[in-house]
Amino acid sequence: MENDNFFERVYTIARQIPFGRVTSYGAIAKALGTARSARMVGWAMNASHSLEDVPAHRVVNRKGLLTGKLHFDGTNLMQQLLESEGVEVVDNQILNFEKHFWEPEITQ
DNA sequence: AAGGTGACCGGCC
DNA sequence: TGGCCGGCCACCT
Repeated sequence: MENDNFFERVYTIARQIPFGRVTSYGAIAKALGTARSARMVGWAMNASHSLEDVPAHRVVNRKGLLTGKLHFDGTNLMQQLLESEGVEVVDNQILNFEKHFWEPEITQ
């Protein structure tokens, strides 16, 4: 369960997400150079549970839906965090997703 | 070693 | 955006 390079890379991107911003798994995958494996990003986030520096609550799917909310705490914690950052969330969906969307930088 | 899984994405209706 | 299907890649048992 040590940090693998692949996971660490995803975490690095997630940590780069600014306050009050959100991004999608696909965007992170693309930043990693593997846009096709957006699933892997979600998998990496799953392992991020052990970490604290990974704001997984800022990572949502392409539709702006808090799909991972169920994985967070089993509650609306994810939504609470986003709203706390100024992101409007209703029914597990981010309002003005495009406005809050932030594209991760390419980390080679 | 092989199969199953998954917090997805894109295309189509 | 909504729902369904196929593809994709790494991790787990």
